[in-house]
Amino acid sequence: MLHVAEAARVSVATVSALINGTATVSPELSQRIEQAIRDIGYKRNAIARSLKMGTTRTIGLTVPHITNPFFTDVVSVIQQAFDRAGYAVMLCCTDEDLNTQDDQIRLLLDRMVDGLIVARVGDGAILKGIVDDANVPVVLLDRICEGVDTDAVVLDNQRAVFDAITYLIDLGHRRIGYITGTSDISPMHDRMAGYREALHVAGLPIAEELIRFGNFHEIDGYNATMQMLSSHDRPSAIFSANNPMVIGTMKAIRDIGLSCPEDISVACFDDFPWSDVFQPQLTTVAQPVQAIGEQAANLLLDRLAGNRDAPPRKLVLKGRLMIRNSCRPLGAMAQSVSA
Amino acid sequence: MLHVAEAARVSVATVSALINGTATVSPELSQRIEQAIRDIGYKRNAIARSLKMGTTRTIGLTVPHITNPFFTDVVSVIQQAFDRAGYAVMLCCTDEDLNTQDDQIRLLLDRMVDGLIVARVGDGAILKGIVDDANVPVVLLDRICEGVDTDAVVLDNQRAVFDAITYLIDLGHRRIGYITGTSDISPMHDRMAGYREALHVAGLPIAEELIRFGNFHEIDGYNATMQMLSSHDRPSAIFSANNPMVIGTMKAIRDIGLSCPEDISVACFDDFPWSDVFQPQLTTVAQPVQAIGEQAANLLLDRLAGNRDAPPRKLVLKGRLMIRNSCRPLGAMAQSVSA
DNA sequence: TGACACGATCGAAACGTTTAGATTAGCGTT
DNA sequence: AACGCTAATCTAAACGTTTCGATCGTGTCA
Repeated sequence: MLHVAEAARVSVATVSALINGTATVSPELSQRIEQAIRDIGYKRNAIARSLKMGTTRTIGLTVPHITNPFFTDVVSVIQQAFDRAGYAVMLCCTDEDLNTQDDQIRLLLDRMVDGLIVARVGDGAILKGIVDDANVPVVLLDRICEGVDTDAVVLDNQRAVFDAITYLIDLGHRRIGYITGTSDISPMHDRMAGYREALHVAGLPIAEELIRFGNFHEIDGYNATMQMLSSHDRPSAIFSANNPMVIGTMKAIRDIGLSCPEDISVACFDDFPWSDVFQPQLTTVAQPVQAIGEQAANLLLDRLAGNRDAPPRKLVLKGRLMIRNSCRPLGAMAQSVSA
Repeated sequence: MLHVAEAARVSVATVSALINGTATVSPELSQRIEQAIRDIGYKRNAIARSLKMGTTRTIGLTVPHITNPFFTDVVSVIQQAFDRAGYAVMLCCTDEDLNTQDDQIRLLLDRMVDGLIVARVGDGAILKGIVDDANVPVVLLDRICEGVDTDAVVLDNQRAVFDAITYLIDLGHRRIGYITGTSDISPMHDRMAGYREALHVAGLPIAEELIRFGNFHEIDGYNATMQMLSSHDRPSAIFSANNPMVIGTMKAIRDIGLSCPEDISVACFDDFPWSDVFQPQLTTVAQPVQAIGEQAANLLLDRLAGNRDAPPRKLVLKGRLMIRNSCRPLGAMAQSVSA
């Protein structure tokens, strides 16, 4: 900018005024300045600007896995929203690891992001500390956090799983396996509650050996399914509370020589873009990814626009059961259907 | 830092020296300073640091679509690599749009990223201009760019498609539909060349009506497939040169009442994590996503480490044909197989 | 004609670091 | 005792912006 000012024979203040439109500058000088900018190929240094202005027009976004289609979609929507608003997005994948998450959030805060969208991992205590310290607005995504009073957008997980399990029960299933991630994060906790509630409402016992915990990865779903299917009294249906894990479930079913839905019914959380093209077409709980991403972005953009003091807002969206052909009717139901 | 210096009754220079270890500071002062840092909860301002140092320890990464599993995987690998190296990653999705891409690259350069990894879109001319202007190292990913002399990591696309088409020909297919993205980017161009070469080597004619262009999206694959299958002389196999478009192909096959592989064989570029679980199990050309991501990251990290003047390096990796059950033998082949 | 307001422009401080070079203190040598 | 050397510390400039308040013409009005 100094060079531009010199070339145009004006002060840097005038150049700044013209660029930002913060003061009127005469047509004559305007032209000289614009010419100089073109000649020199001047680009405003956003770092210096950030330092002075105290704002970077950059937000941080952390998700556990970017390869999980649910997060992929949400990230994509969020990215578009901030792009439109002239913000850059720094993306971090925490890989479901608490320490990684802490490091990355600190990294983001060091870089003075103006705001944060966090699909958190593990225990919320450290996150709470970080959030309290940093005085940037934070929006929790997908996973809320006890004791952290901030904006959030989540799904009604309990209801969604309740509906799915009830659907399986209505089909005649009595022994329904349930594969979940570690329950220290809210969605896993709530989904489990939905499972238990559905069985309870239907008057069915809860068999603890049918509930398996994994760490969100395909291999975890594989192992859990293997264990369940190897037992003498195997379930007739399996619900996987997480998207990558259901791939593991399907592989285990294949490897053990069974098939879906003939031998075992499968349903899972999170929809796939290709669910209705390949066989079996998985019955899933679809999350409104577009809405989730947009709402999260809007909540944060609203704070960034200056609305700092409004009380925390928590948006709860509804999932939708996408019934396809991966679950078959059993017993009486099966007869009435085939009759 | 000023506050810390005051609280510890030292100068800011000493605080800086201690934090960065750039000079020895006595145990006594060290302790006072560390205490003050803790008391005040001081965090170094990375923006001010960047301004002074001329480096942000942040890189920019642009991809056409983050929802395409190929890019998802590569992004994930790259992110991990830079995370380990202490860099942040700014991710942008250009949505296959040239203007968006230009805007985003400019946005990244404005923010003084230290380097850039670009899976480019459209014509390379503007990109070339931008890259020449900005004096940051650039690594091209997946798509090279005529006239832009910079590091790159790409697949041997021609060979990969040649192998896939030759496989179809060996199965007895003679009319093989080919669905591709716009051929102004190198992979699409090279893949097309592989298609033509395979037909040529086999002595088969090239039927231009069997070659369809789309814009990389599912809907484009759908439309292209619909057109091909509605013709009186439809192909017996279809190869889709892009991952999302093959979903459209499968949907079209379903909607038109045909099935794969019985009525029509399908193969495509890019592997899916779930390809061998659902039916039909797609035969695909798998890219070594891990290697691609790592190599791209390494090339850039090497430049960032100071190796600026080395000549541009271009890495060409090999694809791998993953043969599954979505393509069936035809004619004589089919008889010999069933015999 | 003098006072005044107003619009255009500029000078300089500030944002929070890093760092070159100056200063100081302590210590061994001659 | 004077000197030089080293280690520890400090002062102040610099990075490239924004912005407050000052300055300077110029035209308007009493």
